[in-house]
Amino acid sequence: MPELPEVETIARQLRARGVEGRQILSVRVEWPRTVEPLSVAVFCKELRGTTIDRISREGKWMMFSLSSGKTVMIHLRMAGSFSMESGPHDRLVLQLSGGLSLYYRHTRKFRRWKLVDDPQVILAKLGPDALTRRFTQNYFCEAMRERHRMIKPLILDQSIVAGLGNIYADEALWEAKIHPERLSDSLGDAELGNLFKAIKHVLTIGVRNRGTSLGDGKTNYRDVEGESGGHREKVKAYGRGGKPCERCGNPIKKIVVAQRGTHFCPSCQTI
DNA sequence: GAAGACCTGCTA
DNA sequence: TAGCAGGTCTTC
Repeated sequence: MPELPEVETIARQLRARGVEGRQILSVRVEWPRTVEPLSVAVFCKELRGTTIDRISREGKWMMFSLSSGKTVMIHLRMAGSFSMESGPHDRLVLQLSGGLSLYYRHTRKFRRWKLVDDPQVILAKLGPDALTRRFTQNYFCEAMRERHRMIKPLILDQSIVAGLGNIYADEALWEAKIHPERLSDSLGDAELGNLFKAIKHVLTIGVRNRGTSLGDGKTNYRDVEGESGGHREKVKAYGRGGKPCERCGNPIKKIVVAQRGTHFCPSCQTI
């Protein structure tokens, strides 16, 4: 679920709720495999008594910089979320100073809380974050041209550009009118330029709308305030199989590309 | 590349 | 009841 805009929304809300600057009084791990690579006991001991100095984000990773010098790296995977109130599927709870509790929630138990000395060990494997200045059009075009792969799996590859997931990849390709199975080195300058701009655009709009949530079931994305994100009505391709393309009226088609459900307009996005 | 693993819960 | 889900990882 959470891609760059959802993680950014959650990070901003945690800051707004005043999580930065608070001390961690206690840690409760409800699903032990949430934590790695340390044992739960060591993990809790390392966190207890430290202060969360800063909350930041890079790609889909969220980082809590601790006063101990270590960093908690959190990846929300498919269904992770945070809340200030307890609820079903809480996997890890931080009791913070000032009477605040922070609940990490994940229906599917896809774990990922890492305590590291240096976040670069993980971040160095990522390409530039899609919404930073380090992600430039030149870099993007070069990266696409020097490979010979289908464009969709390539823009989902976090080692090339960090932040896109399945929803925003489909949205960016729809916006740039590029078929998801086009080979990366077959794309011209204009097409790559359009795709670059579309990636920045769909993610920026996603952040502005505080993320995307599809449907309204309990497993969908929720931000820290329990809201489902305002981007749902803005989605043009993802999850719209069979529905008319907003640009040309022909039905959006759903196919599978590199094992991921993929939605596109066969008449706007030609091979 | 592709397929399986990690998991639960919703939908068809 | 089977299939599918916003994401990585590992192993062919």
